[in-house]
Amino acid sequence: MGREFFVWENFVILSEEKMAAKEKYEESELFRIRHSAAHVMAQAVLEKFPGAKIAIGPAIDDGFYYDFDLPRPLTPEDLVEIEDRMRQIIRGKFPFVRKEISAEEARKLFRDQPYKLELIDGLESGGFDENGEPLNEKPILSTFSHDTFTDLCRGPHVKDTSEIDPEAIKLMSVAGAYWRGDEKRPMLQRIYGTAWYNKEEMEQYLWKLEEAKRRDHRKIGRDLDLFSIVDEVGAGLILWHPKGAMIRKITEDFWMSEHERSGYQFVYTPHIGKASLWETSGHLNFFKENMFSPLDIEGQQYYLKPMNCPFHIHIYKSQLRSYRDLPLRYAEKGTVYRYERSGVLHGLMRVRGFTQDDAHHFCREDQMPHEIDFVLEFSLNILRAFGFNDFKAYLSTKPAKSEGDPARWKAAEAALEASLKRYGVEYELDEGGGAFYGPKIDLKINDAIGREWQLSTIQFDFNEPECFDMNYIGEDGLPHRPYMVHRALLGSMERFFGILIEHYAGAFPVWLSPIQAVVIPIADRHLDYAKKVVESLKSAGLRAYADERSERMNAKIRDAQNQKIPYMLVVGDKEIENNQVALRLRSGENPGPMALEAFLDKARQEIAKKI
RNA sequence: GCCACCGUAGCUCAGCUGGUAGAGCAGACGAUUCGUAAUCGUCCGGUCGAGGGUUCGAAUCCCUCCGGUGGCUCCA
Repeated sequence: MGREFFVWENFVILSEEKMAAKEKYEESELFRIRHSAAHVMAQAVLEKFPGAKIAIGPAIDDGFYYDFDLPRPLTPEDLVEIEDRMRQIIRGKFPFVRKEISAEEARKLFRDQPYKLELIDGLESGGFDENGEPLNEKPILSTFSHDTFTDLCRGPHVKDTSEIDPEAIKLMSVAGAYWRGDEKRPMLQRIYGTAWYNKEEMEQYLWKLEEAKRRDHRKIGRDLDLFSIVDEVGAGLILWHPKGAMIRKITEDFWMSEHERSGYQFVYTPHIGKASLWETSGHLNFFKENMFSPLDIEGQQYYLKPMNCPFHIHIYKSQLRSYRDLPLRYAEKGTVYRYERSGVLHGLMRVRGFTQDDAHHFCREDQMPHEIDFVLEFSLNILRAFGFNDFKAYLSTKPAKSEGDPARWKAAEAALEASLKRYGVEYELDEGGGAFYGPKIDLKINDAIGREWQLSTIQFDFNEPECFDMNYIGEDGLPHRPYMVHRALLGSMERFFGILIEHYAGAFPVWLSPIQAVVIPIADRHLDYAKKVVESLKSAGLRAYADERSERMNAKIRDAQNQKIPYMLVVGDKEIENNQVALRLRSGENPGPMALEAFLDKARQEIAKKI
């Protein structure tokens, strides 16, 4: 067994091979099976609701969905019924028949299907595909038919429904989805389903989903008493319990010492600032929807800070800066508040108040490439210390609408890309995906059920230095605009903690474990010795306690096990006699009796190695 | 914010079509002193998310709000 590290299957840097694999999925039989299952589902739904309007139904990772406009909300019973009917249809061995048609024919065929008509318009004008994405060339329209159902579709599909295993499909859930993802358009009902080559594969998938639930940070957070979110305090606001706070403290201590030794200077800034500050910074322009309403203080408006940068900029501006002063690196664990719409809140991952491990670099143009190298290497090292090696990197470049000198954009993008290459980080290019004020690198990882979360971000800002008219005096005696880089490595303490919990399923490495060792006396007469052992552990710097309850040893082990405490030290008559402890690990391994000193050596080593 | 579902003791959950609540775990107390994943017993614990309505009577039905879950949208 070993330790409970989780190996992420889809948790890799997107390399070219992976991209190729992704393209291959769309040509795979599994893709055709899923896409075809979506059609079969649409048929079953249309039979049940003859007036239903159908939208689109693609294959997706792990399954498929289809969007419908229905006369009433779907119930779980409906899903069972639809699923049963799907099996019947599949057993009918209906062939899928492709037919090319003209736009005119298509309009006639789908005259009662307004969503299809809209798609036809988009396709015909050569403008947009089914997702509303622009098309390069005018496509040939085609339909696919099986049994009684015909859909506007480019395919590909299975030859006939016998290629779908009726025992390897399952309807998973129904959810609302805006037509074309636009919240101004109608809300449709989306049915999600999953489909596999065979029953075994599907069951394996379902088992994985169950497993993912078991490592959900919200559940573990409660079970291990790490944090809570309570109604009366407010949605999206986190209470860190002592054990969670201990992990945070260890994380922050490590973070602080790494920053200190790498040339950062720490700053502290307030939680609120005057409206005029946020006007100057531009936040009231482009970030207002995410800011809490202002506080009125003696007739002046103050806002809770959604970001730390304006404060750091003011520290920069507190005196005249020389080119010799640069680079400056200001770091702060800055607590910010952002209004997030209620529907998007999610445990620790998406909250309304959080602490960013923020920093701002100010440098000269000639220092910029090195500064990026430095920050990228620094982030990778920090992330590795927490056991993260696999993530996706994204490089986002200049969008159509942007501010700042194009030459600066070019230089910054080049610096970012060069650093990624230098450090061997494979990345995906998100052309035009940068913010209006600068290009950036994002590092993202997946949570327990494959949702992607942003961790680190390194982004240039060409806007704020202008807004605040930042300067330094160059060798030429003239003022120059410094380059400014925002960066957060862990992202926010809250989200990072959530990701940590899921990554380790609560079995944190020893150096992070809030309780590292529990001493378990077998009977009450071993209590004194147990307490003595705890004292030794504590003076050696371990976080330890004795389980003094009048419970049986088995119960104490079980509880320690469930609390994922790394070391259990059982002490009974034999241990007392030999001045030993009997070590048991949460993995179930049982190294057995050893001298206390021997255990301390082992523990010290593992803590130093951060495993 | 939108769609759907959900909200009963600290936790997990039962309580059918309306007749004012129950289990296990946790907790307290007592007994037990035991060698690698749950010792036994007793007790405590809920104005059924909040407010309003229908009804002789609401945890059960209706409305509003709050919160959660899964999606959508958003994510500087």
